[in-house]
Amino acid sequence: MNSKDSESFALCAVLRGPAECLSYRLPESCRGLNLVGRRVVVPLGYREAVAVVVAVEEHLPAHLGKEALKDIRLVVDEAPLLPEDLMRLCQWMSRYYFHPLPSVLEAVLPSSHFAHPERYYRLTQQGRHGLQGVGRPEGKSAGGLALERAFLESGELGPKDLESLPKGWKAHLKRLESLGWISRHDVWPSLVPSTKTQKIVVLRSVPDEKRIAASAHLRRFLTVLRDSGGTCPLADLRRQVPQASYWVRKLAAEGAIGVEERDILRESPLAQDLKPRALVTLTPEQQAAVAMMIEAVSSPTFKPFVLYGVTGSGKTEIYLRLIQETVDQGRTALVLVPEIALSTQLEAQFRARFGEALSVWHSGLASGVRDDQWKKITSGQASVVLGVRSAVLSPLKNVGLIVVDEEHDVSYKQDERLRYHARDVAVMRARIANVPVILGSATPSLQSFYHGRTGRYTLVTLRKRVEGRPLPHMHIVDMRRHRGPFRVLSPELVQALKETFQDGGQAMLFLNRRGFASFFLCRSCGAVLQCPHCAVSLTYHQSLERVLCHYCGHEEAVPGLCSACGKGSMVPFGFGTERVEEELHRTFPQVKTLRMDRDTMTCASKVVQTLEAFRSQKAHVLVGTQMITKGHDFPHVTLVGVINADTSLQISDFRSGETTAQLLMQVAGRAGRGEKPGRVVLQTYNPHHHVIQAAATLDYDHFCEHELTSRRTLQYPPFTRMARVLVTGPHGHVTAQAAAELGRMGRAVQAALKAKGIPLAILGPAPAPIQKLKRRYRYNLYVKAWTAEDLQTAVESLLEQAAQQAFLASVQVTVDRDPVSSL
DNA sequence: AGCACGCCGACT
DNA sequence: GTCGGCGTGCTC
Ligand SMILES: [Zn+2]
Ligand SMILES: [Zn+2]
Repeated sequence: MNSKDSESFALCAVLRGPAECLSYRLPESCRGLNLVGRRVVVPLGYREAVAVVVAVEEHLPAHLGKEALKDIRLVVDEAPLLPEDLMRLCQWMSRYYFHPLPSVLEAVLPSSHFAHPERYYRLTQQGRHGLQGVGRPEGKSAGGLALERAFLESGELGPKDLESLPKGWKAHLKRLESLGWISRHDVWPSLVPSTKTQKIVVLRSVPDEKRIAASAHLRRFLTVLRDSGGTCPLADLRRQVPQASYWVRKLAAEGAIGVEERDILRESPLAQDLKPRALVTLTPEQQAAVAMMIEAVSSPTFKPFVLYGVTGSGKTEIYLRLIQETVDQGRTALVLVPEIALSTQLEAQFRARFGEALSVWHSGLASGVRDDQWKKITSGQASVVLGVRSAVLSPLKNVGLIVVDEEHDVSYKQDERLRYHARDVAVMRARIANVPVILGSATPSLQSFYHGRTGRYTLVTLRKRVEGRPLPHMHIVDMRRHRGPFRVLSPELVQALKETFQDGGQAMLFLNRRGFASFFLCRSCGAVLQCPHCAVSLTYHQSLERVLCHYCGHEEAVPGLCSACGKGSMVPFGFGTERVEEELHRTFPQVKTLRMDRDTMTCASKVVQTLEAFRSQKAHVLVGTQMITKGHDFPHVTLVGVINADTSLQISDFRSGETTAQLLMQVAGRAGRGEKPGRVVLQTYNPHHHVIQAAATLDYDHFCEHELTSRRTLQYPPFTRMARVLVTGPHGHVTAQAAAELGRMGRAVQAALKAKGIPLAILGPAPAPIQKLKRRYRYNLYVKAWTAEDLQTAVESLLEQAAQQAFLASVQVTVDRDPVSSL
């Protein structure tokens, strides 16, 4: 074998590049290095790009000749940026969710790790002669002339210089480049995020007694320094000690203290100041639950648990014990929560338990904090990661346990780009790492409930509330009997509120619609005011005195006359949280209210503030959307009102029963204080609907059994596997035709698989429930199979055929596997 | 994704 | 003739 044969090639996922992985030659210097999981800079067409090495192979793919290969230009990382099991997870996601690997990696890496290069143009020798020689002012735009002048002046121009030129420079730049008068240079920004440093004062020796006695400031200086263990950030000293700068200079010169520059890791600011609850001893039931799971944690193997425990049954404490065991054994733990801003109590408990070893990860992190937390995780300084959906992709090494809290929560599903479900990805990550995974919920997803029942997952049940709190009383209010403002707050609910206030209790009112009125209707012709970009009605927001689209953000002035007929006046219909709050003020003028929805909660800290304010009884009522149903416990809430229990039931989706039941039971879990049972008032127009009835009995098991029976009859998940193929395009008829074509292909695939004995069902295509969104028309096609592998085969062959059909290039085809929403 | 190339209508 | 917008095809 000669030396040429021993060459090896790197298969690279090029970021901000094509969907397929490309092969590159390894430069001499990289022989023998394990490049997998590291970033490299590679040439790509006329430019350079950052790529992640996916594999190093001895043999080229058959379709490529050696001559076709280019060299890797630069190896960016000294060690793998992504641990091996995370690379495998990414590859699994790419295949499972039918999404290009480079794009999956873009979701994993903080964007600072694949920043855009800056493009500079330099005047060449030839160019200088050219520009000085011929002055042809005629036929050149202002931009072109300015460009030439700028080049003659400075010789090199960057993005900022170019942007400041008047219009017309772009085309001229191209021309100068093709003439060879200027040359292009791409400059990469630092692909390793910079660290923030802090000056730290370190106490080396104590100055003599006399001087200490002589200066109060020095005494204070030394006290503060000693209190913080002999090392203290300079900034803190400056804040706490007068004349600190003088004493730092003086003592440093004498060698009594040292001033050191240290790297600091910026942290999430949310729950830093919250007091955690005291440690509790486990109830016998909790102990039993820990006992069931501890073995899989101590000597890790892949084992999924469903921790099914009613609200207040103390799941958190169980997580903490098992995580502690994991950390004690030198492994790391990954904990997922639906929304970190709603989990500050949990965060405070974790912070108290794990201190510096905790890394908090959520979407609201500033980029600097995000980079630092990434570094904290990759460098092994974090042994516990607590975060939202995307934290399932955090680069933890040596994972020993994964916890998904409130696993039924739909916020684990990402409904754009890479459409993954963090719970399912967590289970796969656990499988790859061969460690246990705990799915915790008071209302497990039907899927997990089912797996728990069949034994595929181990079911661990907590039936008792820790403080022995009784279940709330449930009242169903038949709203069909009420009119006018009583359709917002029924007399029954008003009465319950009155009694609650008299008892000094607090109430929560839940309505999953924000704004004041849901839509505007023309009194004369019946037209509904719609968003110009989407097929949805515009919502009236009183505080803004505007109507807005909740899907694309479009807003406009409140309509006067109908634009359809030109004569009718537009009147508001339906109501949202804003109206509920107003009705509340009208009925109870003295009562203080807080409102929590996307309109009032503009940032994460507002959420934390509002929740704290309500917990400390600064208001009597909390009105809100989805947000108020999650996580929190409010010890003084004795009444929960569900303003419209039907809203999520109306969505025509096989999952609507499940999500409604979960929602109602989660809300119900908020009510109750001490031994006093809480009250829950469900306002509904379908008082006899089985989901409402099930919620009223608070028997989730029974609901699930019922629901599973009907899913089995209708052959819906978890008995089958589904993928939604979403076709979108800017033109209605083209999109419709493309969807129809895709439907025909789907049926061809169905026929082909049937011949192999593989059953498949194709449903649709049909216009999506929201037919137009952000100026794009939308159609759904559903592919149903009886096993995950059959679904894989079917969708793969469908996509393969679609890629060959040129006509389908004019639309966008995305696959949403295990869809949660049909919108 | 980002880039080049080619084609076309709008504008000096 | 010049400029920019858009559709098409390619990147190891
Ligand atoms: Zn009208
Ligand atoms: Zn819209």
